[in-house]
Amino acid sequence: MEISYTEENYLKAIFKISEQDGKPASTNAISSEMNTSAASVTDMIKRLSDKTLIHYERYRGVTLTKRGEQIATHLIRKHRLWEVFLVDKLHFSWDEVHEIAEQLEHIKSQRLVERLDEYLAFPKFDPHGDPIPDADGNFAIRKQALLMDFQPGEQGIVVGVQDHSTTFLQYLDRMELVLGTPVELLEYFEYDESMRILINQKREQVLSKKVCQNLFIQKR
Amino acid sequence: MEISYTEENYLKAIFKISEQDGKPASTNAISSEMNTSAASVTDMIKRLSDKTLIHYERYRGVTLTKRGEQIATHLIRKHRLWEVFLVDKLHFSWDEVHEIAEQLEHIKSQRLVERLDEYLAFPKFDPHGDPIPDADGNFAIRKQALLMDFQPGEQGIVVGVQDHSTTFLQYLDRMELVLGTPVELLEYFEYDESMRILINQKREQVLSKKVCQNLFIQKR
DNA sequence: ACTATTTTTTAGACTAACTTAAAAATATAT
DNA sequence: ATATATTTTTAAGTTAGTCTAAAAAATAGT
Repeated sequence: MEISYTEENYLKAIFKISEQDGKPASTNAISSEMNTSAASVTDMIKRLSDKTLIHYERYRGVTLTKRGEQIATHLIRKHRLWEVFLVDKLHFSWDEVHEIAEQLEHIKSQRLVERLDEYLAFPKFDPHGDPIPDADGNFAIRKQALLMDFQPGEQGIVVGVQDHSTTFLQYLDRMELVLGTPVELLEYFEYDESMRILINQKREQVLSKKVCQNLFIQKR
Repeated sequence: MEISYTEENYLKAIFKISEQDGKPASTNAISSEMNTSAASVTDMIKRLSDKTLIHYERYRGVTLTKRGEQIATHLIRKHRLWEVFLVDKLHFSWDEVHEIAEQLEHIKSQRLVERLDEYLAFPKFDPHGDPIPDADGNFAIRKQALLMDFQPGEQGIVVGVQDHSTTFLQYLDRMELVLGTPVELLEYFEYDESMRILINQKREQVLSKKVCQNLFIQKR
């Protein structure tokens, strides 16, 4: 049974929404994620349901079947592996790779994914710190906390971002807050909820609330 | 102006036919190359013509405009660069890469192509010996002749194939007639138009007419 | 030059994916 | 509990790309 490019994107959207919200994806949530009308979503839901890729009860939201979830995680796997390729091998920066990987994730070839994975030395995380699922769809879990939730004195290293926007990634580049950078929380300012941190054991920097809410740190 | 995946494939087909036949591509030739009906081709011709990607006069055949040709050669460039990547970096064999490259050639990103080209050290030929056009669409020309047209005593090295079928490529692998292999024509048999050749200065082998017609050799 | 064959185009219809507008079902609020 | 608001679905229509069957144009044979 053939699955189209478009159907793949819907499955990915449904996976993302379910993961975020922890409940079935609503028609509106999907239409917003896909930038299409709610009517188009209802239409597509029928097709995906006919192909037993989703569970669907009208007015009740959508969840993925085993097969639908397998397709979605495989897309995520390919997307993130290609991102690693683009950054590690072709020297793109982490804020440039999403759109290209969005296309590359649809390339169909089991062997290609396996070889690429091997070529990249079986990476477990992509350039933004997001886990790369294995061929069975299992994600590595990393203990990580938002910088926001740290207490003064606690240390850790930058392992990921919550916000994947280009502007945020470029901001982090300027601040030299790339993945793997050691940080220590020095001081919390109640006034504007900003934080003063020590970057790389040498530079001090004050970060806004918004930044602290979007930066994942692994405690050590 | 957006050009679809399908439109790109039509442009590539038209380029290929014009190149082979040296004259405008007929509706039937295109429908045969694309595995679609002649009616579908007529339809698509109108669309491509509206987008000024082809010159079209009804019942007269189709030629590419400058812009159409530029798109076609750029697709070929991407296709062949990806083939080099798959063979050189991911260790695919030359008979496995066509289908995957057929998908990869549609990935849209100027920067990606440039970086890939650089990463592969600016190759001028793909794994089948076909020339890779540069960013302006210029193909390197290599003096090559079919083994068929050699005289006994003449020597050269294998530089390409006319027939790109999996079976032929696998046959060549078995015979150790890969790109770069030195060969010498020892004897021509008029009876069945077969040829006895010396491979790699050590092994003798008789090749059928069909093989000799499909193997490009650079004389030396 | 006229008939026969081949090639190309037109006509009409299908599917996937999309839209807007209206109707129906569900959820919320007083 | 009923009115209001929100969400979802249905209805009807569009576009790209495809098809088959029939018509029209071009080519070829005697």
